[in-house]
Amino acid sequence: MTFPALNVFPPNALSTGVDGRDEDASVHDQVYEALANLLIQGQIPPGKSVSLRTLASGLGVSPMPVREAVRRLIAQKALELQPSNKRLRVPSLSEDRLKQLMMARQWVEPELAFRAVAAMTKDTIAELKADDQRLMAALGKGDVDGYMQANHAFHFRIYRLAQADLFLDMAKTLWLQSGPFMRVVFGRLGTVQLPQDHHQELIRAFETGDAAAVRQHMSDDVHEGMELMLEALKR
Amino acid sequence: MTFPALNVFPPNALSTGVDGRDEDASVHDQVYEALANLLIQGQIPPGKSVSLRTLASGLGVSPMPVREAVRRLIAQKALELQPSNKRLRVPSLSEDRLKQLMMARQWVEPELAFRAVAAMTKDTIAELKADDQRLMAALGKGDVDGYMQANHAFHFRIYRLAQADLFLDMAKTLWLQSGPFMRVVFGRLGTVQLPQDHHQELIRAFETGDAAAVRQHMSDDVHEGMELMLEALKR
DNA sequence: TTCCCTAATTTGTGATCACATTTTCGAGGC
DNA sequence: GCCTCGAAAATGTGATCACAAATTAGGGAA
Repeated sequence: MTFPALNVFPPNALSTGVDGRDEDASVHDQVYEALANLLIQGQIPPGKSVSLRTLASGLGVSPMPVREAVRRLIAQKALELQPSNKRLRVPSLSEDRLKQLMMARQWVEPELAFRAVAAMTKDTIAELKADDQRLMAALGKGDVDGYMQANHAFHFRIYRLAQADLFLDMAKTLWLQSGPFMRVVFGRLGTVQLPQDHHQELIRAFETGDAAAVRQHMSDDVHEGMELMLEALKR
Repeated sequence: MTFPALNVFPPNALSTGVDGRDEDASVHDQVYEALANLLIQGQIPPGKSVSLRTLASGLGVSPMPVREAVRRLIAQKALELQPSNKRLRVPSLSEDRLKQLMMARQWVEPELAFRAVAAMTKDTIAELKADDQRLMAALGKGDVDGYMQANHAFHFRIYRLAQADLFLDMAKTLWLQSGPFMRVVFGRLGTVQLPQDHHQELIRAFETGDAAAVRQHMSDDVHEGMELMLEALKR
């Protein structure tokens, strides 16, 4: 198994009080965030079956809040109930579905980037550069997980600026669905031939405030990444 | 209150066995369908607060399956938990959010219609004509609810044909979010000045297999309806 | 009548139990 | 060694209970 064991959650997968900043959030929200992070970064492979009680004991909570978090993830198609078993698993992607994912991402994410231009600040640009450096460093070390995480941080740091909640939610849902498969593909390709991302051009376009260029570069970035996945799926 | 009382569900809001065709579906799925229908047809006004136990007793089930159905609807932004109260209600739409809804619907629904062209049959066209006749009849009688229902049936009869699950889910989510507000606006306008829908042109384009025209007419139809809502919101 | 304070009710959340179905796994037979 | 069968374990679903927080209702004082 090329994936980290699922049953080992980080010691504080749920923020536990003082140090955690979400101590007032409900348990099922925290469980949701924990699971969503795992999925979006591809830490759970497609087809992998999970179970309420296993997750619950792994997180140190009762099955109840896990049920609610899982129900939410099912609604986002980030998890599915097998029709035969009614058992829980991470969905696999058909070529058809992947193409729809690609089209949707290529519609919503350039739009989000476009809207982020107006709200972009020097500080955020600095943070984006830091994200990109972490990304390059991960590439250098062959650290696929690090790449996934830095790439996610980079993109959503931009999207959050757009102040377009509906579009942001759509993007989250789409990433939740593509994360597991993306991780498999990128893990198989190795970090050497990972996408020539357009983050540099993107940052430059943000610096000059060229909204049209931002939109175009984001479109290219998404397109290139998804194209890799599509080729991998066909083979 | 211009809306039907929420607490009166139709005698068999949940299909109960022999006559119901979903007798094998889980209870929370049936509850979800019942609630989703109410919302998509605008039977629950924006801002209306609902409660798990009220819904549960109204449907004759325990609160448990209602919780799961509601959690799913919250994930789709068809319901929300007020941050202060943590109480459940139907969300209201800001102008900003409505614009995003409009953009998203105008992207996904023409695409769905476009894809439906290849799968369109004589039978389905006949059903579409029947839907449209029900719609016109409702308009004539001033029956806003009938209009909402026929319009929904017409559109999703098309979308289901597209065989694009992801896009179909996106459309459902968007309708769930716009339903309650749409009902308010159309109820206020009265059926006399309801949108000049483009259903006739749409049907004709389907009959001739003109996919480009289908896409255009669907775009116009969505645009016109949403434009009415936008104007109403600004006032 | 109007205002305010208290008690009763209602609410969402989490835990626990019960149950039918499915999967897992090991003993026994070939 | 390989297969088969049956008991044990695990799984999703639904119901019920407990609890803290919030809302509502009602009665008494001005």
